[in-house]
Amino acid sequence: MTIDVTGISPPLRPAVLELAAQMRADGCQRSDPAREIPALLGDRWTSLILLVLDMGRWRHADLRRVLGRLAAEGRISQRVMTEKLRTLERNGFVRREATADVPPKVSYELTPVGRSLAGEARRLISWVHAHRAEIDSARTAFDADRDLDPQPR
Amino acid sequence: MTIDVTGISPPLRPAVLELAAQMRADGCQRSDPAREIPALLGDRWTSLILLVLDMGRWRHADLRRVLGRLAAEGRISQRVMTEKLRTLERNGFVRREATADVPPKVSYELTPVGRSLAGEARRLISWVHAHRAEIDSARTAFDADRDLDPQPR
DNA sequence: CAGCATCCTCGGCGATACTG
DNA sequence: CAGTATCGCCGAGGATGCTG
Repeated sequence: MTIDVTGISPPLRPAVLELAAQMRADGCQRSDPAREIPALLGDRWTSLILLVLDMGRWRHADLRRVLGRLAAEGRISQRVMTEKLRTLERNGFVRREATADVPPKVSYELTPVGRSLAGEARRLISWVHAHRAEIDSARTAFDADRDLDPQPR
Repeated sequence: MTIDVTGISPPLRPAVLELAAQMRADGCQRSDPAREIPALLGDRWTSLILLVLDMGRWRHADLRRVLGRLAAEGRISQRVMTEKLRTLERNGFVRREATADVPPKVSYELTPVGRSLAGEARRLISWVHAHRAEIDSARTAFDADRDLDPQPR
């Protein structure tokens, strides 16, 4: 990841290079960090799935029901449920067990890495919790300003 | 957030209630955790913007150029750049400064909360780095299995 | 019961052009 | 230089129906 600094004002170039070095140290050779987070936890259901599975082993149908109950709105569709769990399994975060008979019995549980990722998700959620009041007041202040203050930006 | 446990197998009900209590303790009264992460860091550019702004104050045009250089592919469109920064500003993560003249000079820097969130983003990226090898080998193992093993799931 | 194929909707994002 | 409006694309995800 060698960064092209042409077109960037010379005083900023060291900062850019340092940033690139830092990102490289963080393991971003192959894709930018902007993609890491969305790719793992950035979708609608994955973080909630991790939190639920962190409680133990779940049967498919029960998991689906619980996700629907815990979500603020909406249920997870059957198609997406399978898709998300398949991705988690492929990444090594979830272990899937199934019987070959009809009807099949499918259950899921986290692997150690999966539990570790669930911890990260929980940490991020706690961060939001810890800063919720601050964020909310920033929002209302911002919106109030925009209302009384119709100057161009 | 009182959870409806009807339809959930009785042995699992305590787990569901505990989970709900835990989520409540994490501050999820109003929206499910599945939304917190996507809402803040789940999009294509926000985490990268935070990382870059964490290096100091940036002029709009420079920031845009740097984002384009650091991203694995593609540049951020002018429209989205303004939109993302506006959201960050509204949440209280970014302070924007602008002159009223033409052409305007606009610059951005993180607030203390913003720096804190940038730290969280960096932490998550490091997590991915630390587990990259493990994740990669899980993926190749999974894909290999699927190829040789065309049984129904 | 769970996987899969199909169809559809909606939102995120890029591109472009115009304005102050 | 930066903001905004408009347009169009594409992918995430919901709904439905069939199958083992």
